[in-house]
Amino acid sequence: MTKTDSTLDKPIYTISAAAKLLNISVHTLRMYEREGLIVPFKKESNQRLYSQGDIDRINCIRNEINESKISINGIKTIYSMIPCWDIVKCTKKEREKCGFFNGSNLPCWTYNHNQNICGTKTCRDCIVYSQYSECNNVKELIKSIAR
Amino acid sequence: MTKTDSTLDKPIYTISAAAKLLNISVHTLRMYEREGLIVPFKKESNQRLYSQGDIDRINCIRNEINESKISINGIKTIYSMIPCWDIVKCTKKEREKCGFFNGSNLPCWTYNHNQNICGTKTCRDCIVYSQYSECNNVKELIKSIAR
DNA sequence: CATAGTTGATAATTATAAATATCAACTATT
DNA sequence: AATAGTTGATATTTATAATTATCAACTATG
Repeated sequence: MTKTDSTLDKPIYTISAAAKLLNISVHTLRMYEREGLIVPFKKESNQRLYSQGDIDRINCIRNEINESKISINGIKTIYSMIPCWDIVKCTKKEREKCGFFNGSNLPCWTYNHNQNICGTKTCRDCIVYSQYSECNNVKELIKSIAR
Repeated sequence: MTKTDSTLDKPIYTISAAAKLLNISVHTLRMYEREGLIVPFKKESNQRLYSQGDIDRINCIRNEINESKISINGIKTIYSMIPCWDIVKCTKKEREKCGFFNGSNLPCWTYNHNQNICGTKTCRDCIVYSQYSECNNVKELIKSIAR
């Protein structure tokens, strides 16, 4: 892992610091989380912390909402099209029993999947969430899986 | 072609008849068209005509807007993820010079593509538009192209 | 232990997307 | 030729998504 990557991933901003950076309210940040757009780091005390990667991600989401005029439910649906099953290399059998694969229109990281290959892994640490979910780049992901 | 198919495709409803069937105004229908969600049949006089398939399609779109709370721009972006290049079997070379393939976030049928494989074909008659663009089923299309 | 910041939940507000209305000019059909 | 319906364009209205405010209880940190 490069220095840059670990810098991007380190949860350092409190919710109020993140809100200030993003020029939005803390309530909006919690709303995005409730909607499943973001998965902030949580301390044992349940306090949220955001990394620079989180800030970048949220800026991207806000651009989709404010400039591209895509509603939050639209973004969720777009996220649901990320081919995580190809990224993490699910087997045919694993796909068959995965509720997300079989019809969810929510992001995979909002889907309870401790029955499948993801097990108890924290979605925040999964490459699907951390590296393959730029909200404005899902089409490229789709192209990359084509036979 | 089966009898059912040709029945579905036949442009028989005027815009006012279609609006009545769908319980919306004619203005809304023209708006959907301007936004690129639908491509109604046009007579030589420029008058629009809608088939039963069009009605079904619009009902599906309205369900996404009103029930799933996906904005029109969201639906456009979702449509842009339909892998038309796989459906119509574009070659690698054709994909390289296709502006839609290379980055458009609008439906392929709103993209001027008389430079590529589609040529001067009417999008309304293309299977991508007529058979592979159920707005609530794009995820299944994506799954079907995976290697 | 005191201050500043956090938590979740509910309510209120604001911004704007979606839908409709209006208009004059044009077209279809009887 | 007359009526009903169409066209596109602009303006207005309505519905509601997105955001913010408020609250009391709880937590972090100097």
